[in-house]
Amino acid sequence: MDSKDFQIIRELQKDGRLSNQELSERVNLSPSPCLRRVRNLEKEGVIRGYAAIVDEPSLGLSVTAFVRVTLERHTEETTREFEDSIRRIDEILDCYVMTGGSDYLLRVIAPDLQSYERFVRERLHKVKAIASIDTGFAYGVVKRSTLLPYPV
Amino acid sequence: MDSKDFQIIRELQKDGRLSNQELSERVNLSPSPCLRRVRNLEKEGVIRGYAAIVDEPSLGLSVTAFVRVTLERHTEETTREFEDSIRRIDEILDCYVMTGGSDYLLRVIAPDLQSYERFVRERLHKVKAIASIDTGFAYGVVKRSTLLPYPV
DNA sequence: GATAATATTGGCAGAATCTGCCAATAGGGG
DNA sequence: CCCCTATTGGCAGATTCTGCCAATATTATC
Repeated sequence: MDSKDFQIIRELQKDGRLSNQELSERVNLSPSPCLRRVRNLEKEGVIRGYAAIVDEPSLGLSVTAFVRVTLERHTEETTREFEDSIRRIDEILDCYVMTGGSDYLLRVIAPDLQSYERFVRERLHKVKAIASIDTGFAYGVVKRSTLLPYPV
Repeated sequence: MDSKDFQIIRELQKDGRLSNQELSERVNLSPSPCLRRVRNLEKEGVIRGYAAIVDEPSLGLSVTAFVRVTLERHTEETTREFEDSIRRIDEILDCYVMTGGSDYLLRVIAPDLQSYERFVRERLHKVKAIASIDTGFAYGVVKRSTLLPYPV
């Protein structure tokens, strides 16, 4: 992976629907090697996919919550079961394993506070082995970027 | 916005590079009305853009940190200044305003712990009006989804 | 329930883009 | 300096895009 690849990655992070033609001009290549590089980055898993970035409020999703979860036990099986459950719940968009007592941090999206309450009662509390949850709500977004730092 | 629009949004969240042809087949439309709907969703700001999803470790970015920030003062000017600074720092990918004492939650990406330390000392601590910061590291990813819930 | 007004659709065609192949070029090692 | 390998640019057939128009579906009004 050389600097051309980084440039390509950078441009596609900024606009994932760039035509190969336009992309090739921006990184100073002709279309065919450019396309070959893109395909390669996809094949190698450097580019994991492409997604439309959607405005949540426009879809009536105005609540973003961050939820800290701690587990009762940390056996391999409990953990696996917990993580499988998380992956199956659509309202949970992201889930990270955090340092400090094997917690998880979830990012959850819901239409409103009421729906979020229901999500916690009907979905999250049904997940086995959860010891405690602690919700914080986001009531504003300052920044959301898809452009990773450093490799210029 | 009707159910066809929701379907389109759904498909483009799953694959942002879908050709209009393929997309139109998936949502049972012919290409031209399909494209018109997509353009409209873009114009209305429902679709805010498209992005390549990149594997961070492949770019040598293996540290994800969540940082809680509290401000010393909460005047309009302090807040604005703080938020502007945040937006200018590349390592900070996301920044949410959180409930409970006007905190912020940042998601930060760095190559390693050392770089993260340097980021905190050289960048974050230079931002005015920060009273305290509290970092939690993600050492695993269970789930990351670009597909918003509900509107089936 | 019929009719008119409006919005949305499907098809078409010229323009643009994609994409696999091949010869030419650039870069590295002996 | 030459050879070997990797990468590039150009080409061409196939595909896709995209704006326009007539046809169809939807909605409002009476």
